[in-house]
Amino acid sequence: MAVRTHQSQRRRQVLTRERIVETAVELLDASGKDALTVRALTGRLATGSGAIYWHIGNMDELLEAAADAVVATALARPAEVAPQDEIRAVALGLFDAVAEHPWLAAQLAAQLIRNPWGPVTLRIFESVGRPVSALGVPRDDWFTTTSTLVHYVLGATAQTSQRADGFEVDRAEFLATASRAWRDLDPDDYPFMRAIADQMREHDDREQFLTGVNLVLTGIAALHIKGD
Amino acid sequence: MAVRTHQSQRRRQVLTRERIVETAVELLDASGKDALTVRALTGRLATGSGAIYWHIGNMDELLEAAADAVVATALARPAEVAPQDEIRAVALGLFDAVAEHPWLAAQLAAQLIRNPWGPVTLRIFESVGRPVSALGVPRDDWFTTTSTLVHYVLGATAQTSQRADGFEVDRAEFLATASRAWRDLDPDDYPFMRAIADQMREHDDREQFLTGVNLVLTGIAALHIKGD
DNA sequence: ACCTGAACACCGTTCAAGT
DNA sequence: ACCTGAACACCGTTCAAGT
Repeated sequence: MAVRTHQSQRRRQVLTRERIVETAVELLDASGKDALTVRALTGRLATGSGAIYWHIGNMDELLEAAADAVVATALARPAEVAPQDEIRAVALGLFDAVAEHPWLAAQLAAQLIRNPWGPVTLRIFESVGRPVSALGVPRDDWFTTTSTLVHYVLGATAQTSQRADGFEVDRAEFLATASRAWRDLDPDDYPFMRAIADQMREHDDREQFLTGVNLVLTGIAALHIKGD
Repeated sequence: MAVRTHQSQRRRQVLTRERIVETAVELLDASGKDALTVRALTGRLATGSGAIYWHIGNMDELLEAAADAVVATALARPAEVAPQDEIRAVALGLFDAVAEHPWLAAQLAAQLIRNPWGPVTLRIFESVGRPVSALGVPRDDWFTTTSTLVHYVLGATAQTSQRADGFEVDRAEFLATASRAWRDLDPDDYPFMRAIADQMREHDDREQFLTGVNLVLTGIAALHIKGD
């Protein structure tokens, strides 16, 4: 024990891939994507740029690993009760993870686009697909049904990822400003946006997100679950 | 007339914001996002960097304008027949625009995240929301219903934006490879992905996209349209 | 008003050299 | 095997200077 402690004190901390990813997440959480630079990493880790590149291939790979680490944590949960509740829990898990890590939304989108079946996407599909298959949906519809749910969840989390961090006051102000802006749009070009300006002012992102999940679940039940 | 031609020949082409945006779209279409640099623009337009910055604020603004131009074209259509068909047409319009302009997916995502109610998002919401309101959905549900549709469409177009440009052969190969990879996943960690590996090999992106739109439309009908 | 283009302050990444 | 850190080849953006 004493020896172990002594050793780790002497060598301080070994530079590992994990420690780099961890530090990357810290930098991203603290100051956003632009703050994650190789130079910032070498500063925090008291090392040189070559050391970083010894452990990770490049910046994209590091961002991918950071996103995967956060998503894995967000989705690591015991199997839930009813499949529908499990789906809602997974969806909210992602929604809240993106709220806590604002950089995550852009990173999820980037990976979905660049590498549509990379580890992060796979993880999300698996987490949503498992309860979908327990829902009574015919096997042939598992892929399409799960895709629809996942795509909705990712689209929705993207748009609502920048909710005013912290103050509910800011949030209300933001909604009121947007609502007013929609009222002032050209009636010929934007009749619909003007019509929903009031709903914009009063809506709650998280609640609306769940309503959307339920809407998709209703569609799934109506289309695929017999005798419902 | 002759004078006009003469003038435009003499001054060649005036540098305008539109011409810069146009050239930006050309560069993006030809070689992707990394190819759009201020230096590439000055080369093509035979001008200096300061001239670019005289007309546009910065690179982000240029990307936003490029996306808006492409989306505006993709969504500019006469009012369609039945609302459901109109919704499908708008969705496919975006889907195909992203297929034609692969850089657009990432740009739409970036703007959705950075500026959730910017001009592009507004345009898309309006195009989807108008037929939604004609669908018989109660007014109070217009915002939520339209959001669900739009979020699904954006999530789905993002993941399927990188379909092998050109050759269907490549596409089949890509699907087969992914399908095989899923088969080889850890059975404990990824039972669902393994179960749908066959569906992956045989699915068609565009068809699956439309199936998803129909699923959401079914949910809307079941929840909000009385006597259906 | 509109444009030029050198200069500035950054990047990610590489690589000879060290241990 | 693992790390150092100077050097390279890029970026976006600014700004004094021109017309």
